[in-house]
Amino acid sequence: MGHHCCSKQKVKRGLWSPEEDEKLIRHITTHGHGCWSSVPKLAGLQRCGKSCRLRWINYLRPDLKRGTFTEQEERIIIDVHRILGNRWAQIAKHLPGRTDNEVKNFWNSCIKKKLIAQGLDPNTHNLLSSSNRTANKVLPHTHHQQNTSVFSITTSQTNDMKTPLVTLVPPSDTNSINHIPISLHEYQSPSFAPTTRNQSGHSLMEFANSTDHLSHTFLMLSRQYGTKGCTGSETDGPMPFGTRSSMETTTVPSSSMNNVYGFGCIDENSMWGSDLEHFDPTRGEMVMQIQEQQHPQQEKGCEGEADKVNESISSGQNMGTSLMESSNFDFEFVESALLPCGMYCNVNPMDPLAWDC
DNA sequence: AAAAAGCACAACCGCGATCCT
DNA sequence: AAGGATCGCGGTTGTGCTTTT
Repeated sequence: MGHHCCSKQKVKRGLWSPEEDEKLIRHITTHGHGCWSSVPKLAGLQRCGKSCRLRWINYLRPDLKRGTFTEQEERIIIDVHRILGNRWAQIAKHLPGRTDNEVKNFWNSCIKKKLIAQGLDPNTHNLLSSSNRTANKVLPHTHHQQNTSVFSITTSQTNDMKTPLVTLVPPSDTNSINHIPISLHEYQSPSFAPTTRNQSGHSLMEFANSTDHLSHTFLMLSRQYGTKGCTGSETDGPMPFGTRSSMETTTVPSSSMNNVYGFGCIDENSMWGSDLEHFDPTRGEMVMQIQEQQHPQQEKGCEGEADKVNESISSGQNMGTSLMESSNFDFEFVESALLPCGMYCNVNPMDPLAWDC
């Protein structure tokens, strides 16, 4: 049985021979692919157009990197997967020269197992059962692990107190930081603004302190990127910061981090439990190396409102879900914020094969 | 040495989105 | 506006190589 697009033709299936590859390469490099359904005929191949397209995109394209994934690439995949879930094509866009298929295979064959070995659920990036966590804690590298996430984040307050800037910083290259200002106003698009307001009509963004702003930003990135089936519970979706539902927790000492993948594996007791009470905010160390410029007055003034929000959340209001379901927020916004800045290095924004889709 | 199991990766399939007529 | 063609994506299967028994 062939594809519906070529069911009338007699097509070859299975592995491609070097001769077939050569024909396809020669045709596309001289004529371009144009309409894929016409490629097999024009190139003299007994294949369907869909198969030709796949072969070209996944294997023959000249800009493909091939070879084993680097540690940096691995971290990028994990970090982006935390936000996007199984959106392999989107993840692959962050890895020039890599295809979605390649990323997907690497994830399934390698990363998934590593995460499980670390006691992490590869789907949610949250911790697995408590027994796994206990085992994980005794690993030699569990404490004082350097945050190796590709992201570092700083926030700063603009004149407009409602608009802290979130800056994503590539690791270990502080001389060439590409600051990515993400105005939280960007997220307050009319399409989802109503769902971010509490009963008193205040936008959550407006009364959160800047730490909470940041938490919310990534909560929203997580939500708005549309993790399938994300309901806001701690096991349901990739959640940056390990944020359980909203602002209830945003600060975590880096010493509570315990895996090589940066901010994924977090001691849950530290994350959600009493350890938070002992966290020294002056260290400014958070899951993603957050440094903040706090405004004490504003922060104090926000507490009451924040409590209201927590109250509404704890009373069963699932903000994440409501955002997911009601928002038309375009997650491509995030792409546009991240990609042109070359935050993952080696990115050529002009490369149509790398970035066009 | 041979069979079985495990693994990585290439390729296929089905479906939704988009384009075109 | 409707319907068919095409594209692009994610999940799944197939294939061949390596390791284990």
